[in-house]
Amino acid sequence: MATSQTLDRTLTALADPTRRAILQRLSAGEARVTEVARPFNMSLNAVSKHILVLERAKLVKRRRMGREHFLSYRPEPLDAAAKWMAETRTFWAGRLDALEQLLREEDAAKP
Amino acid sequence: MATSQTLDRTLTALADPTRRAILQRLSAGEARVTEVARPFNMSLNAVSKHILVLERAKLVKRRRMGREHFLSYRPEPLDAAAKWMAETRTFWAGRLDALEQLLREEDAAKP
DNA sequence: AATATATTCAACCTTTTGGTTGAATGTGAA
DNA sequence: TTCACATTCAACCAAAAGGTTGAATATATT
Repeated sequence: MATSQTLDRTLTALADPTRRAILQRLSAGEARVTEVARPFNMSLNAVSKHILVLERAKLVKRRRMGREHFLSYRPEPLDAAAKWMAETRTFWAGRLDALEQLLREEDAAKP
Repeated sequence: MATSQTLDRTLTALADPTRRAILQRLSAGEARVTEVARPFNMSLNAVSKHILVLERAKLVKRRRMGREHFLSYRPEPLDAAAKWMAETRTFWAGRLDALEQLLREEDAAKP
């Protein structure tokens, strides 16, 4: 039903630069908590909390293997965001074209 | 250049349900501050603050006409969001199809 | 000029957020 | 068993967010 709360969680999770960086890291493939945390200039605990926020938003899934937790990226929650944008037609109008073009340009850049 | 800060402002603005509702209202056309505020169960001042956040994110533009301020919706900041999503390819992959389909369904529903 | 309307500014309060450090838990390695 | 490692839990803190009320400002209306 795309509760407003779901959308809130998704957008709130996305609104933080650290969390966006984490997602970008994970979009390149699974990684453990420590690995994800390494590049950041903050405590492991802080990163762990950010991961929890992403997990609550279902943008990240955790797979426990012994003492290691493997994190992976989950795109599903973006459906709600896309839906909201579609509902706010004028809002979104034209953006889709821009996005399509961006993606096409990216494809064109790679052989 | 799509500063991380720009993206932050956009997504932070979008992360609040009141502000999303305001944008939806404005996507239906210009309105004054008081008009925008009316449906909400909070003080005019609170709504005024939300509008300032949307303005700072450039999602809303203000046109002063005497004592009345007319607000209108501005979609441009979403470019940065779209760009970020395009950059996080795996992240976004598949979502575009879903969005396209949603929009096509909407179009089909209207003669 | 006096009053009403549209809006923001300022001060304040409470809750949430993003970070810290230190201890606890669970698992693997010596 | 003992020690190291991976991760979270708990308590704490400062700053930001979201709301309130009351006063200020600017513009209309009478």
